[in-house]
Amino acid sequence: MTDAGTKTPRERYRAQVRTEIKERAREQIAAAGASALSLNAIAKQLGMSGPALYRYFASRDDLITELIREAYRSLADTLRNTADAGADPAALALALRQWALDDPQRYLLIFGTPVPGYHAPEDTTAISSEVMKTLLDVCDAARTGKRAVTNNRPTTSFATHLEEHRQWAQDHPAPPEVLHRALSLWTRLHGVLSLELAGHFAGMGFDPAQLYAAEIDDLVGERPTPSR
Amino acid sequence: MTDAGTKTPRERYRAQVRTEIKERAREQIAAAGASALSLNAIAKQLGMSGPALYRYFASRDDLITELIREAYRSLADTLRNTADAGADPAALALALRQWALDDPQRYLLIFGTPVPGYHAPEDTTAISSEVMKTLLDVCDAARTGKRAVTNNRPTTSFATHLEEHRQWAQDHPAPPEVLHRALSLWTRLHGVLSLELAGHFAGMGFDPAQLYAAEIDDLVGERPTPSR
DNA sequence: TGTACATCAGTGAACGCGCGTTCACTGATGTAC
DNA sequence: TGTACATCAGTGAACGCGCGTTCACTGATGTAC
Repeated sequence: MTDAGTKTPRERYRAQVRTEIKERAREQIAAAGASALSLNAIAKQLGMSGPALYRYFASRDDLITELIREAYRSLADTLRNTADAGADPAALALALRQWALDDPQRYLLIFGTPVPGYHAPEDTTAISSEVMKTLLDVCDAARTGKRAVTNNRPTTSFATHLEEHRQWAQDHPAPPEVLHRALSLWTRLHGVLSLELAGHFAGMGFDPAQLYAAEIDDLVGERPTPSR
Repeated sequence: MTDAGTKTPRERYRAQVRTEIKERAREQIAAAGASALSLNAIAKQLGMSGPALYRYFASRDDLITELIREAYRSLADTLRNTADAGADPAALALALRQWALDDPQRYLLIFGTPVPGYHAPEDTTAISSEVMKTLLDVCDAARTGKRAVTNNRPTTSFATHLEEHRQWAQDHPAPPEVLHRALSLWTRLHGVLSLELAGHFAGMGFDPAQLYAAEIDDLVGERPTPSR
């Protein structure tokens, strides 16, 4: 849409077929996981022969890489937009869960068991640090926005360790306690989410959403039942 | 060893070959993940032909199932033994991490992205609830062992939800707050561990062990620097 | 406006591979009398 | 102790499959003069 006017019909057709291929690929992954992705099967679904896909992607790995890149991109944008809308950590956490449940295999594509031998391209790590920056921003804002008493927890020994290894935070001005908070937010939410998506709560009876909510409450600082 | 005397030589030979097959299978999984497990490749490593394996396992799925079962068994026993030796939740958490790092793919075999279409046999869910029982025991003991003030946190709304859905806890006498604590212990440790094993901290520079330790400290109740 | 040429999407055949699994068979090991 | 039979580990050939990928080619679409 940005510069559709400047594209030739061929370019637009090409872009559309690429999109269709990726859609079918996503469907396959959603149905049977990334390892089940088959170029021939995609081609068959699109009504063309297998080798035709090589006009659009250099290899199967190239296609998977693109899907991973787009998944990361989608996650980073979703969180960024939520944060820019003024979300606190709790709201950000709920947005994360929503994004994950919208397409579990997309979440697992990024955070699931890595495909052995597959190496992520460099630009995904750049997007990954965008995500971290959003977490840091929101955690930092929550700290300065509230009464300092509640959120200024004592400096942990891990926080001092982080002070010396903060290159991943990309010059973020937040103090080390906030770095720790952001990391902890990430790992704790992922802990619940990944076990839920893998079905490990399936036979247990309770509602994973409530466990997730409880984790958020504990992270944000236990608040009493909503006023009223 | 239990009843080696009662076994015929043939039975012992058979058991040994089964063990060797599983060892090679574990090596393959450790090297390239569960999806890369190949019966033919195992047979080649053992110097026998592919079909010979069907004397020992009915199918590839059967072999994988057995490996999953044994991984669960190993985890349950490790945690049980640690707990029986008087471990508190912190020590149990460290034992879990050690077990995971000893063989990352074994951990991922249980807790990683599930193989689509694969359904775990019933007995693994039984072992899984053994693990939960150990967590509950240790969390319960930590509560009664310490000053009640520190550990008797206010009843969360999730704890009341758990009160109504506690069949997974198998009649464990612990109060709902402890159920919540045990679940949270599990999800939080898994959050750090799974991200570490998947390599998501790789480029970040800090030491995952310290993040893990920080999570433990926060879970157990922040304690001051060790006395002395 | 029409002709000559270049671009490029898509085809069909083929390659080489490894997979799980079956089947009929051989030959060694164990058992019964 | 020796002979007849049963058990069963392991083999080699074969089946059928789907995979990723290459290659030479066809035919439609776009471009230049």
